[in-house]
Amino acid sequence: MSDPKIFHLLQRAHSELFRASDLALRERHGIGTAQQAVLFSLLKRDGAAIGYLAKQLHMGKSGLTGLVDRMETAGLVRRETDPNDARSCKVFLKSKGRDLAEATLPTTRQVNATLIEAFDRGERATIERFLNFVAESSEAIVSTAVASGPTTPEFEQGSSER
Amino acid sequence: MSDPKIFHLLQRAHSELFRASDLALRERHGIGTAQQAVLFSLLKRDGAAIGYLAKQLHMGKSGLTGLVDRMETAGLVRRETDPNDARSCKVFLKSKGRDLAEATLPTTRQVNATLIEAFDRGERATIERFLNFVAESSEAIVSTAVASGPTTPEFEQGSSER
DNA sequence: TCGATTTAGTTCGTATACGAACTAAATCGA
DNA sequence: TCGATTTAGTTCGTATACGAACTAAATCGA
Repeated sequence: MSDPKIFHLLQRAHSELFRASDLALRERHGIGTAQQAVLFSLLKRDGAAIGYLAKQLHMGKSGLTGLVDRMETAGLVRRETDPNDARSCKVFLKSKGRDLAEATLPTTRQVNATLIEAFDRGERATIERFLNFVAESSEAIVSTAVASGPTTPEFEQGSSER
Repeated sequence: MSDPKIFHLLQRAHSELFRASDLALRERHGIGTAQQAVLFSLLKRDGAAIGYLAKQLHMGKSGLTGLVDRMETAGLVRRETDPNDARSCKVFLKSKGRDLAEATLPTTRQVNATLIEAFDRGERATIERFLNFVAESSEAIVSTAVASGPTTPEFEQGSSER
């Protein structure tokens, strides 16, 4: 408790918000925030390729595969091979998926709005700047910290047992 | 991009930071941030019960079961039935786990420090206040938003197919 | 033109985390 | 005291997400 531990605060804020959102979404609509995020991406660009979605959502393509699989099974989207490039497959909203995206959008917007309404313009700017900074700098910061690490760069296994 | 979407910013900041940390930790020490968090908790209170750890880490007990299973297999900790209550089991650090916790602590501290060093005292206070607010209010905010939701409280399934 | 390289997605194995249902032990109460 | 209730963890099924390895298609280049 002595030091603030941004790491832990961020983890906690994220997990509480996503737990609550996932729970509410799943209960009402049978999807989680991950699938909702895919739907929102498709609302902006229907027929986006897996790779494009992966970039938009900042996750690996292999994660998208399973996500889209489940969404296809649930009848929310369909895959279609790109006629110009048979390696690529595009993902299209089915009407059920579009309805779900549009139906959940207002609630998500309201949650977003409520989360920051207690903070004034300047505070919001700070918060956004911080979150963007973390997103963009984490990799470099972790690498640097590890490199300049505990002065003993190579201890693979610890000591004995028990 | 028109609205800031705190939800998305938070998701992104969290996932980038945890991806980087997990990767670095796993590569060097074979554990992820989740197991590291358990080790840190045990450093403060060795022999903590599963339920206590779950509370500290803000997660369900069922999540802890698997986490501790893997850590036990890896030789980091051991379970011991509470002699005063046979339902409860306490988790103790083994020396390998303690070494790992102590070895990774400085790097984690440095990452934490670097993440906020570009922000002044007032900004840090704002950021911390925001993250704590999200952690504590998410459940209520999501519930309220869902309740006052899209004026159509009951549409379980969307419309047709394709 | 045709083999080498690059690119798009998928498969596989693993870790994480949830809630519901369950087991076993402790405690409560008439 | 002994059945009902509560509590601590585990099991189970599911969703999410990663990276490495892989497949198949497109493109590059001598």
